[in-house]
Amino acid sequence: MARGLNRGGKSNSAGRVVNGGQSDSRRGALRALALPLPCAAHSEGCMSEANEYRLVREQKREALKALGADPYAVRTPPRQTVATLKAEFEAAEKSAAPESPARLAARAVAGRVLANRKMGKAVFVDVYDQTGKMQVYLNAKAVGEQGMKVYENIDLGDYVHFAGEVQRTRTGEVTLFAGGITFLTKALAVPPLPREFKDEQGNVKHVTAFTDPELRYRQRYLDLMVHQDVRRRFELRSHLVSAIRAFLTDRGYLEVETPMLHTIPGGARARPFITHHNTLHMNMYLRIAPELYLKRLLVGGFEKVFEINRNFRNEGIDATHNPEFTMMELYEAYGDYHSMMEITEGMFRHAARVVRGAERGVAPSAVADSELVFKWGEVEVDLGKPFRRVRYSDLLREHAGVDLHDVKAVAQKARALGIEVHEDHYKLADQVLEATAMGSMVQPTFMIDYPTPICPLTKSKPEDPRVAERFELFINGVEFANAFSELNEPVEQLRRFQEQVELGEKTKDVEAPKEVDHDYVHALEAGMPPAGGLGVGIDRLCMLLTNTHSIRDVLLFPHMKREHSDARGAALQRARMAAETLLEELQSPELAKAAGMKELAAQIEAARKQLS
RNA sequence: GGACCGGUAGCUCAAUGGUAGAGUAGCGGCCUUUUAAGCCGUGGGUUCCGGGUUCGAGUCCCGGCCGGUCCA
Repeated sequence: MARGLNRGGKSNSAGRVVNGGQSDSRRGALRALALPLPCAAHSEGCMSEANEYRLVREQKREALKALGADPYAVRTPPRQTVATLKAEFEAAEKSAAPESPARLAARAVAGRVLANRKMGKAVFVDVYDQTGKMQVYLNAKAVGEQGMKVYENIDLGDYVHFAGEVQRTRTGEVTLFAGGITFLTKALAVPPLPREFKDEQGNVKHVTAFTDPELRYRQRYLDLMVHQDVRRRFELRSHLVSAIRAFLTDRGYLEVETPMLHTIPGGARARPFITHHNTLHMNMYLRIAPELYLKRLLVGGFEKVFEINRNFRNEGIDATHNPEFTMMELYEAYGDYHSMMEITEGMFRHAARVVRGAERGVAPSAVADSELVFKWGEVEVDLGKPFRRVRYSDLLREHAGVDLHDVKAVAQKARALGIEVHEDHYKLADQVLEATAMGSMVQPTFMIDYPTPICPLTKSKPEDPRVAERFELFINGVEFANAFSELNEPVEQLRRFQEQVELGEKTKDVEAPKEVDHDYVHALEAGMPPAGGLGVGIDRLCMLLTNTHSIRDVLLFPHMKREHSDARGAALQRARMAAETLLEELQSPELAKAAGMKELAAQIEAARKQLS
């Protein structure tokens, strides 16, 4: 029996698992059960292993069935949440006479059992639902022999429903004294266990028994299960997104959804993910930005639109970058970068107020501007005060000592900083700025008036065409928002697109656009009103407001590499897929009947077979 | 991409190159108001993977995988 139970067919004997050498009734029962190779199904690719824990739980699952208790119940009897019950009980206590302690009859809770304290024939279990923890008291007298048998087959992690009455125990904890048990769900995997204990000062502390960051990201369900603070952080993220949505809809912005699948990636400088549409026989790209679609909507007559959704960028992964991330973009007809600064500041302050209000359990409107100081690592960020505004060229002069438009001086400074000097002057100036001035922007700072050549979608300033009406918002040196007076001049836009493509080809820049979006230019030809546009990184805003320092801490399921990757195997698979794609292309209506295609297809088919 | 750190029982962690351990969780026993319950007994290991050095490797060397931190 045991051989099949062990992953990979290794011969850990049955004795290893249940100690076959010694005999007592339970071990005998385990052996006698001759479990039907539960892990045969798990021998490949499944994380579940046939270990002692799992065997015990499977045995209890069978025991529950034998008792007539469904280990995976379909329906849950009526219940109250832990929070409601506790509130209700405390209210009842206030009105109760001192000589007769409060009690609530005919109540029930359902949740996950995460602690089990046996005290002779009395038992205390801790049941957790989304709102909190309820202690449940059990004894045979109250739940009966059958009830105790069900109880004996509860493991930590199982879901159980307890009905009974709420009272305080001798030690003062609000407790449900169970009169009935309904088993709901058996957990076959052992959960990591949450721990709480009182320190010397008597404060309740949570001990994190599940600390490996890798496991917490990969198995977020377990992280959430045992870490209340992590659950709270994601609740806060959800509130934050709702708050931004409400902030905008209150101001007349229409929430829209534009395509995730683009035929021409655009609106940002980034490498896209490439995918393929089978029946259309064409490549598509996961969007790197929604910008060009949202601005088409301004052409269509919507005057205020926004979208909160995912962008995908095929770039490196680190503490601040995930391949997919959430961006809020908004566009406003008749606006410009000044109105965008106003709305950005208002939105950040509103978001901060919502988070602070949630922390303190008060309405956002009750939070004063002076209370909007957020600790973010080493620094304290004040979102209550007006944001500083500083010109790009002034920052460069102040921190690098060079004039933005002075080609020689910028190159010289770049060299001094160890930056590789290249022909693209304004890009070089940008690199110099990044190397020198970022650290100066700790408190919220709008860096305004960028050099036009690095702003292909931005209107130039009327009084100085070398400078564009763009700003980025920095906090502690990190970019949070990017906005501009939108370029709406079709001929100029076309010229800039073409220039970008040409320069990209020349410099072999993988981030540069490969193709001009002529339809977007055509939209501008139809006339787009003067407009302001803004993008805000939602993940970063969450990091700031929850005092976290890795994007992975604000993403429920951050991207992780596969645990056991095989570089050679993966390359082989890619090659096979490429061959399959080629074959498919050769069978497309456009190529199928062309001369020599059949022979070519046969050769590729042979190659494909060789690869597998 | 570079540097550094890490991967050992379900979980948290030990272990001079020399029998892989502890706490907790599990299992069995005692205990009818405990709460990190307690007491007694007991099982549990692909030391991330693959090589090498060695009489002997969790430990040293090489390569790989995965992650973390800092830098670019």
